[in-house]
Amino acid sequence: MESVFEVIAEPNRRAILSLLVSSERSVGEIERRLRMPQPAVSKHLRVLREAGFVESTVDAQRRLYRLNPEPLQELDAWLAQFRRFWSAHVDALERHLDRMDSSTPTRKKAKKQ
Amino acid sequence: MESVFEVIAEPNRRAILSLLVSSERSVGEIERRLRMPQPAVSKHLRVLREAGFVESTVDAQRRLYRLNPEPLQELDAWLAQFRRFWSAHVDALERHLDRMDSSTPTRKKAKKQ
DNA sequence: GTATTATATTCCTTGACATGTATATTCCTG
DNA sequence: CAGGAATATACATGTCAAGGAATATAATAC
Repeated sequence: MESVFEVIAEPNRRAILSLLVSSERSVGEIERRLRMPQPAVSKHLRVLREAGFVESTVDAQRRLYRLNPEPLQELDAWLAQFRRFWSAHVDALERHLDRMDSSTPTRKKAKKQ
Repeated sequence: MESVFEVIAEPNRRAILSLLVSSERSVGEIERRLRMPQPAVSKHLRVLREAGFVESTVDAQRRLYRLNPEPLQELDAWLAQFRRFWSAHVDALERHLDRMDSSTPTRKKAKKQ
């Protein structure tokens, strides 16, 4: 598994992460909410835990899992290199559309094509 | 392949994307810069193109590939749900560290190199 | 035309991983 | 203590994607 990117490539793991944004959950809760078999949940949680996406604490027979943000921040950092590019790109597109057609209400007025 | 997340799970593809941030490139340039075999480059470019990460134009026998930001913005949108969480988390951590030790150089001065 | 450069595609092999089923472990309750 | 709930692990299996090697396609140069 290894990389942050591979870990989040799996849709069920992304679903688990999204579920944990709101609050920590036990394995059983995840199982019921996401309607996936318990071994699948445990396996995905293992991957997430080993990659640092989640942490767990013991509560009797339960394990409560909660989000840990660091790997997600790492992902965010990788994305950062593209942000400059895409804002430039959006600007260029807007200018282009403004020139083609005046109906885009981005700022103030616009002219006829 | 299908999903944005699977596409960027592959390290060579991420390298290609990073390379294209600065400017568009031909297949041969990518091949040389990243030192990967030409068929590998072409295959990864195909995946990237079909997922909308890159576009190409023909220049004689060359194809020039350039970045297209939309899929990356999609990724950014997915990440957004976690930002609130992690800023809260960082704040809590900072408060905690502040209480333990005052040497965190977040703003102005710093002590120890 | 032929040769050459640039890129794409095909075929094959291999390895990784997701899933299901079954079972193990751990803790709690009576 | 036995029984059951909650979670983890083991094993077998199928799928799929990455990589290498060879070849095909396309444009150019001579």
